[in-house]
Amino acid sequence: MFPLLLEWMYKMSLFHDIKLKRRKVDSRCSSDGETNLDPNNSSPDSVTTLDSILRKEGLGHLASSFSLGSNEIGKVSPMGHSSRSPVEQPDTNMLEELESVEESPTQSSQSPVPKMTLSIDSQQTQGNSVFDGGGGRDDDRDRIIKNIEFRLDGPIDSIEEQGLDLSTPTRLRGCIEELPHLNPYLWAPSNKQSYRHPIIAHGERPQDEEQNLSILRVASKYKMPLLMGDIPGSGPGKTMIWTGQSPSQGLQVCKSKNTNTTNTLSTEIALSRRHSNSHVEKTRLLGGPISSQSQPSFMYISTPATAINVNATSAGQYGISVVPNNGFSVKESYPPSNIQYGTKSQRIQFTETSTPISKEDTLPQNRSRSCSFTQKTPPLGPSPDSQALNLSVSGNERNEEPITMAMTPSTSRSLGGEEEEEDQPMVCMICEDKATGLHYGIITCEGCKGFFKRTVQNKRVYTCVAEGSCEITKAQRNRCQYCRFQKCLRQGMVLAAVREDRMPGGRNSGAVYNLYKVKYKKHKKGQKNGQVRQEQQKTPSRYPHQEWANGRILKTALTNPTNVMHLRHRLENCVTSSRDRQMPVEQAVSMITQLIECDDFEDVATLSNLQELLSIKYELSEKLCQIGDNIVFKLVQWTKRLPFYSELPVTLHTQLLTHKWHELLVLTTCAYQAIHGPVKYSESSLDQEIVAGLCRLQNCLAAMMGRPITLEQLRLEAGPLVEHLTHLSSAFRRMRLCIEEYVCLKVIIMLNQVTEEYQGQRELEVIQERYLATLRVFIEQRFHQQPNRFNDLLTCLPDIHAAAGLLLQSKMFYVPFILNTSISR
DNA sequence: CTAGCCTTGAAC
DNA sequence: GTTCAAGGCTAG
Repeated sequence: MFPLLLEWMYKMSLFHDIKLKRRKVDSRCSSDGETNLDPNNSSPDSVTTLDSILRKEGLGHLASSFSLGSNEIGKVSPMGHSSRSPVEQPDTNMLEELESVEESPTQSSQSPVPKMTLSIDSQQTQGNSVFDGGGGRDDDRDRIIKNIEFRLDGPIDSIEEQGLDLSTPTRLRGCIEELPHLNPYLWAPSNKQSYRHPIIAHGERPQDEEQNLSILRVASKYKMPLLMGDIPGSGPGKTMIWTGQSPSQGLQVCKSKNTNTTNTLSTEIALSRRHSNSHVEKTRLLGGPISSQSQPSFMYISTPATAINVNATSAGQYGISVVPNNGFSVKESYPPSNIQYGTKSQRIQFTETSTPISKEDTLPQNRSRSCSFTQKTPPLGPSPDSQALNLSVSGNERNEEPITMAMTPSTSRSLGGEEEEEDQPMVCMICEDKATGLHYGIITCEGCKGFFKRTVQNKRVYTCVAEGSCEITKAQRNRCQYCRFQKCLRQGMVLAAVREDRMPGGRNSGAVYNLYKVKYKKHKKGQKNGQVRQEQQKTPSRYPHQEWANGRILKTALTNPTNVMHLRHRLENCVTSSRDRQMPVEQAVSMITQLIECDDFEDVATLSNLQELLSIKYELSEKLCQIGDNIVFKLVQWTKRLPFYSELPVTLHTQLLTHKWHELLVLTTCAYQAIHGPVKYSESSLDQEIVAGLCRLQNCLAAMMGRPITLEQLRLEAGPLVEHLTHLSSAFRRMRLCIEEYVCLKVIIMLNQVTEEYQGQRELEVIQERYLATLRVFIEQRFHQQPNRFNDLLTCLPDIHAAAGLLLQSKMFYVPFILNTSISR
């Protein structure tokens, strides 16, 4: 029906696929230049390597970066970097490494690290092949491993999971959550570097007696304070593993199957897994010695012989892929479906589609393996962008209650700071007992304070005998340590506030809690320091409309444009009502200056290599890939330069970009068109401008595709998109949008909440509110003669949303750039 | 193991 | 010097 559009849509879909693959490849290669599995055991006939996929997709140049080779666990350094120990390069910024490798993908191929083949589609599985785990025993048929779940709280770079069950892994159901998620409540936000380290994971082949194991390796340049999740045999969601480092003991891994048992071993411990047939399976947890703070801590967790690859890119994006073992098959093609970009919570599920495996029961020839990826919680609703990107996004799986919900009325009252309320006793946020002050970041009683301290200091591991949702009250708080500690974490107690050196006295540096530095400044008078974080949590009770309204209103404005007038009114009231937090003009200007400095306006809004792209010397798919790379790369770079980058977990940044990239693109390109566009447009009508845009698009497309396109054809397929974009540019031009307003709008759009449930929602809204106030103060100062300008600007948000939706729908992401080409300087 | 009380010491 | 949030001690 629309052949041109269809062709482009196909290409753009392909572009996505390719792009995701490339991201994965880049991140993998950047980690250590190696992939997984042993080529000695992988026959080219039986596997499809990523190389071949890339070559098939016309990305042969990337294939070279995906080298083949072998790796053996015995030769791997603790970090899993045989060739590049973080100890040798303690200051290496892995993020930047990633980026540099992204720019020159072949770099990693020079690594001396033994390389391996990533095998995706196994057409044939023979016994003892690289995938089959070495065959199995009949009596092991029921040894099904389920729910291997890891929730990683902390600056995790990668995970290593080592298969132990060599014989009959018939099913593996794995869940890796929040891999790059650095929960600021759990990890000192002062450690900014920890936010900036990607996950690096790779499957490897063990050797000798572990010949049939495969490994998912997770290593962290920083210690991993806590792994929380399921250990095979321990039941779902009730087990935590502490990892830590101690100069004398090296890596500690503690695990208990119940509250009465705690094993603390250095370097290696054995876990037991009891199966239905009473067979106890030993699972080893291994950890290498750790001698300095900068060294990575890591652990190996044994699972069946299936490698799970976790990769991350610079902005915390990460992908998960599976190297199928016997019994698994890849139902969906290798990327995009097995790459899921950073979301709050992700689940990867490997579903067996063939019959259970035994030694005699190998997969039939040419049978494709299946690997399906599901989410524990579905997305909140249809998300066009996620669909277009083949992204899977889910809400907060564990769905912790917002901190505010835990605030009892009495707590709020007692912390109000008003004199008449000072006599009110403070209430523990964990058990509602009488609180004695701020402990590890929140108001707690002595009991919960001590409990949290003991748990962290002694790395105690608890298991809930119930469902993991026990009520914690003063009377019942000692009934379930697991749930009590969970609540401590949920409510925001900071692990990092428990001192490793156990030094008494003094106060922790503000850095431990510096996520809340804004509040420290805001409540300098009449507030005790100890009430700082409480104040933040109390705010919704005190200024409920202010705290939540901006985000809510914006979200609604973005998603329900018909209600804008009403929302504008509410937003105005809301902002006006917060005059007690009026921002000085100097501060607003300073914040805007920061934003302008981190916004390479022209670079983001235009394609510097457009002429090159217009030439026909490259494949169309390559061009599209370049455009896509360009968009993502620049937005990621922009995100990382943002002043508040370190205030939010990488996962959230990723999530925001995932949902907002197209709106950011539309805003940027249209604002650029309005600010730097030809003056002649000011005099021409909107229709003339649209026609001019279509003509430009026509010429560019003809050049890119190497054949002519009629204007009518183009109007049919791209007309509405061009109209929307032109309309937006025109509106910006008419109101003489300035760059200061543009940079504010950009962060305001980006910071609009993605999901209702996200745990860091408040942080998001606090920052968003900051920039709303910045924009408002700036406009009041610069455009004081235009009292409606602030609202008028916000009115543009639904238009941006709509245009971005069209852009996504059309998948013609190059259009806004082409419309800007005439003004590229 | 818990939790109330005590000591300590950095931040203010 | 005061505050207050750390860790320590210890009866229960």
